[in-house]
Amino acid sequence: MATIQDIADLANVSKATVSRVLNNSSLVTTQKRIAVEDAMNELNFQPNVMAQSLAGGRSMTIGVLTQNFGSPFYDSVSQGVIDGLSDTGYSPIFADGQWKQNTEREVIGTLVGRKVDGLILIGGDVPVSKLNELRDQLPTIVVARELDDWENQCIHVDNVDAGYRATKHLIDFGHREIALIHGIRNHPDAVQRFEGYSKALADAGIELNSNLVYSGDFSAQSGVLAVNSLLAQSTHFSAVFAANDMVAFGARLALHRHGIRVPEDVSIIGFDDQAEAAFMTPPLTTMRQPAVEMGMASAAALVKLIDGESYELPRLPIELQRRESVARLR
Amino acid sequence: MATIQDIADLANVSKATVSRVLNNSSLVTTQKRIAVEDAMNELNFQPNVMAQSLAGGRSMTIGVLTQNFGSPFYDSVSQGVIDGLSDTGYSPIFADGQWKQNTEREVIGTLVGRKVDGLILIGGDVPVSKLNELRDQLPTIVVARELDDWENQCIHVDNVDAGYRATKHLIDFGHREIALIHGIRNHPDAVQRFEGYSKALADAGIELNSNLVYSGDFSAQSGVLAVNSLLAQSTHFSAVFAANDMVAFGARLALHRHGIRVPEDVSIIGFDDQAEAAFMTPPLTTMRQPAVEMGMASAAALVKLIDGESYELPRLPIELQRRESVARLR
DNA sequence: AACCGACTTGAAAGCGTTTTCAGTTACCCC
DNA sequence: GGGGTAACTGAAAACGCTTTCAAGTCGGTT
Repeated sequence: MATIQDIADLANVSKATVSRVLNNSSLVTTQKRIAVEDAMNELNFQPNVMAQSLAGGRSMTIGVLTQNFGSPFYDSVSQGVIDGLSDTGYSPIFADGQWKQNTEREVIGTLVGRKVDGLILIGGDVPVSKLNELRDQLPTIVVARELDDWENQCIHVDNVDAGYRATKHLIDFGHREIALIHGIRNHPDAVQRFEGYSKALADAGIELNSNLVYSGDFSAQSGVLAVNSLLAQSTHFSAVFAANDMVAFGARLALHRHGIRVPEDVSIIGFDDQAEAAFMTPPLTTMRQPAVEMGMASAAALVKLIDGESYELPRLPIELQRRESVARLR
Repeated sequence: MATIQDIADLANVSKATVSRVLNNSSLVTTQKRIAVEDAMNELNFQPNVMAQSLAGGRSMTIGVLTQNFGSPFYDSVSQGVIDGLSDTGYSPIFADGQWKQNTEREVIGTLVGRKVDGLILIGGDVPVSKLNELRDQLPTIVVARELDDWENQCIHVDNVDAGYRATKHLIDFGHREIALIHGIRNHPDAVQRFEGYSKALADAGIELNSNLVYSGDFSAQSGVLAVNSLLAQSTHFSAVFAANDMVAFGARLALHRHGIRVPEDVSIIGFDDQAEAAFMTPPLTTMRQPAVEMGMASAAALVKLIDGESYELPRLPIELQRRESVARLR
């Protein structure tokens, strides 16, 4: 592996000059610049990022903390981060916080130890106080989590409003007995969506029936369990608001097993709009989260933040994606 | 940020000793060891990985080349890699080759520049000659790609056999008019599955009808397009072998749109067994690829390879996952 | 002809670790 | 008590790069 010294020798200049053309940090005569570039090509030179980082302070890597690899929403955000970082010279390095404070604390530690130039935190439970410390130490952007006092380093989305609108959509279609399959108990997204649900019901003058709200964990399996329980007890319902699309898939299947038609007998609305949702039978009406866009936006913002440039965070809406799993109540 | 020197001062020892307890590379008296450990805790010491890498040669980082972030199979393999690497001290760093030779070449370059200790290559098109070079330079494991002469650094799966068995399953259930929705034209997995399909047909004495094979690109949309075309031309078919589960979802929806029942009228078999497959209506019969396991195995193997220990690569089978989308032809 | 400023350039000092090499110590044995 | 050995320890040299600082070059001025 060629080093800066090798190419300096070959080009008959000093290491310093090589470094200068590498970063074009200051003027170098065209003649030497070309000699250096030729030498680099000839030796197939790849700067050692570790050494650069040690000497210069920048590692050109971004630490990304995500939650539960394999869950569609967080994966999409991560994907957006990757996209957004390509062609910036920065590479992302991922760690999984698993929605556990301790794990998160730990992996953030290893990220910091790797001297990342910036941090993107997707979701998670890290207490705000720790976050505030972190932000003083390192450019940080938080995604998919609402934080007071972080206006400009926080990309999130209004889950209570979205929960409200999802429920409202059902109500507008004549439904009044709307089951809610809750996500993980204390998960902020889940509780906010539930809050929106409650509010929409209240605004429509419908009393919240606790027999219609089932707890789950964002998995498809929890969707089938919930529907089975709902059906076993005999509270009638004409619509289901699922915590996310996976839950909706499970619910839809359970309904199918009982010979209940969607949307003729029961309507379903999901949340996320993951790729498969459009191909459910029937295609799933769902609240589309701009996951990839959030990731891209956070990457773009972080790069600006690191470079000390100004930037503006986009306002990303959650949009109702109307498809065919919701029908007017007859 | 505390350095090794700070803690050396605090503990009244030399940097060398601190380094020794850090790596417990040689004996240190308990007394000093404790002093050092206390100092580390007190100053909340995090070794600078960059410096370690530069000095010691190991970066504790693994480069992972994947293809098209967002595609279920590759994502699952990646996830397996992450899982398999946790608790090993190594962190993965991802790059997307996008199934393009140039991109792959380029990103492998940046990975190497980051001084990764090893490489996991998932799929991809890099020519074998280049791969052979790479392997001399760096511990490398290739996943999901079949390579001669790489027996012990290559984890793959028998796609032609799986294609054969999928088709055979349909044939065993009485189907003889079996449509095949092909994956991306020259994608090795796709052509191998097609090869298995052809062979199964031949073995059963069924002539391959080219009107029944449709080209696609592994996307759900290509599944609906294929079914629509199939239906438009009037070649009859009683079963569909989809390039992967996404394609199967698309095909299933298209059939539904035409009022064709699955599996009563047409059977569908998919490939991958992604999470959503079990919740399709009806649940999708599919060839389960051990994607996560492949990722985990490759991570485990790579760590051994780096450490110069011996290891054995597991033989991972593709298994028929029988569910309800395939029925006996009546 | 001496001088000045604007450009270029190279030497050398780090950056935070690991690792080699040469001591020190302490201990055991004859 | 001297000598040999084993167990520890510290100084210093890398690792490959960036950056500061001083020096050199050149053309144009006065």
